[in-house]
Amino acid sequence: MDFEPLGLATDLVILTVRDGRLQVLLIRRGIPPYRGRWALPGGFVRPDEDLETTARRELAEETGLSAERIHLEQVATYGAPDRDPRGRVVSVAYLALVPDLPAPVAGSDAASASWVDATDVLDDSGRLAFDHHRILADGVERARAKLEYSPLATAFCPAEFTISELRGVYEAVWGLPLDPRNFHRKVTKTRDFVAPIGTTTTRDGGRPAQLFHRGTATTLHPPMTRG
Amino acid sequence: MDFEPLGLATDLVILTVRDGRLQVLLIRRGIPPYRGRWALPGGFVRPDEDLETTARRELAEETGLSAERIHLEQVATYGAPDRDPRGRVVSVAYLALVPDLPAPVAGSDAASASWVDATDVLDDSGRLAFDHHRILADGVERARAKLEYSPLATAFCPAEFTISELRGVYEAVWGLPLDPRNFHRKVTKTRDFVAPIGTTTTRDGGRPAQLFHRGTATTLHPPMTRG
DNA sequence: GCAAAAGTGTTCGGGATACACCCATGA
DNA sequence: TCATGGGTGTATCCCGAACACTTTTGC
Repeated sequence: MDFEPLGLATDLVILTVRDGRLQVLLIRRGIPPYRGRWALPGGFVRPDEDLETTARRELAEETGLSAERIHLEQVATYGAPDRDPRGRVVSVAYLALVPDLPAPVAGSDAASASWVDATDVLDDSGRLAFDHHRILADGVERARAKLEYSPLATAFCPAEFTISELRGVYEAVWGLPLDPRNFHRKVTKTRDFVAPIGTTTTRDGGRPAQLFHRGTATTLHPPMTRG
Repeated sequence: MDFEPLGLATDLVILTVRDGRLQVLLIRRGIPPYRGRWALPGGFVRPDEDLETTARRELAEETGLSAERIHLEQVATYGAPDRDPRGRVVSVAYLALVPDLPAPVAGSDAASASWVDATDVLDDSGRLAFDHHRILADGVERARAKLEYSPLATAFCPAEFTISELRGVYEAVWGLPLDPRNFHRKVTKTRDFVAPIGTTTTRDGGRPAQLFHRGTATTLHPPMTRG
């Protein structure tokens, strides 16, 4: 068994939708390398820790959420020999989708964390440390793609939501407007995408809207379509 | 920097279509652990070697093909602490799609390698060593999904192929029959999926069929549909 | 009443499906 | 001539896009 010196880490692309825009949680690095630069939250995998366990632990540390109910999925692994100036570090990237947090971002480890518009970061390929721009791009692309054929958009919503709130998620992630009428019909007619609760709300203004919670579907038939 | 003792490997899901069926390249392990059991080909990442470089090297060793023109993509990374009895080994899985090889499988390292029906292996979850059953399942699922929205099926074909040979790929991977007439129209009308060469062949019998090579498309609009 | 958002009805066009039918070769 | 697969035409159906219109609240 040849165990070369090697670090194993996970990095997190934590996305949310706030103010109608797709945002990503970034931290400002307090220590070298890339001190003072923005980066994705992440950390090393502990011995005997599963990769997803590491990711959930990091997620809980950064967001303050008990991460059990948060959607988390592996995106890809990055292992270019020179991607970290400290030595060989291979990083497994995870994508997390969280609802708009009522509480502010919790302490994290002294480094400052904040929500940043994902499109702004993607437009500036030099803003992030390491190869995190690429990781973010891959994570966002994954999220955009999965909205089409999975009910994942509900992961951005609180437990109870209206159809137009769900539409707001699609519009924010895809960055384009959708027809409210056709969207409403499509969502409510797709089997097990959402389930009506029976109560209504007027928090979005106008006529009271029905409240829904997630359905039981894992894939959407037929899929939602982008433009 | 905490560099715990850790092995980093790549495992390959190498798929082809032979005799109208989806087949996977397996090796019989000559050394413990799991000696004598079937497994996916794979090996450790060398220092200063990129992950994909490792995968291409392994692919070349196992198939004898200069792996440059072979489709290769990362699928997922598997890192359960107990997945390898020798110690902590994290494996990055890659999916390779190769045409039906005219040459037999090259020597590989003394272990015997052979093509096996993928569905047979998937039906017997205890046949493969380590967590390779799961890795194979994920790889095959990726291949099935990508045939829908990418021109990847051509990766299973030689440089020049007929539409019905391409259809054979879809039928083998998806495991269901497709209407030859509608398939023909769909493929030839989808922009840049395939490009006619101008010559014909009668190798499939019947009326001579036009030969095509891959088009320039990276995604299919509209996608091919399953069932 | 008026604005605003929810929700329904309807029309139109394109793609999927099913299948009839003709074409070009080998045997 | 027949068998075999290649390829085209066409009718039907469903779904997505577009949009007119009605409903139900707050102000």
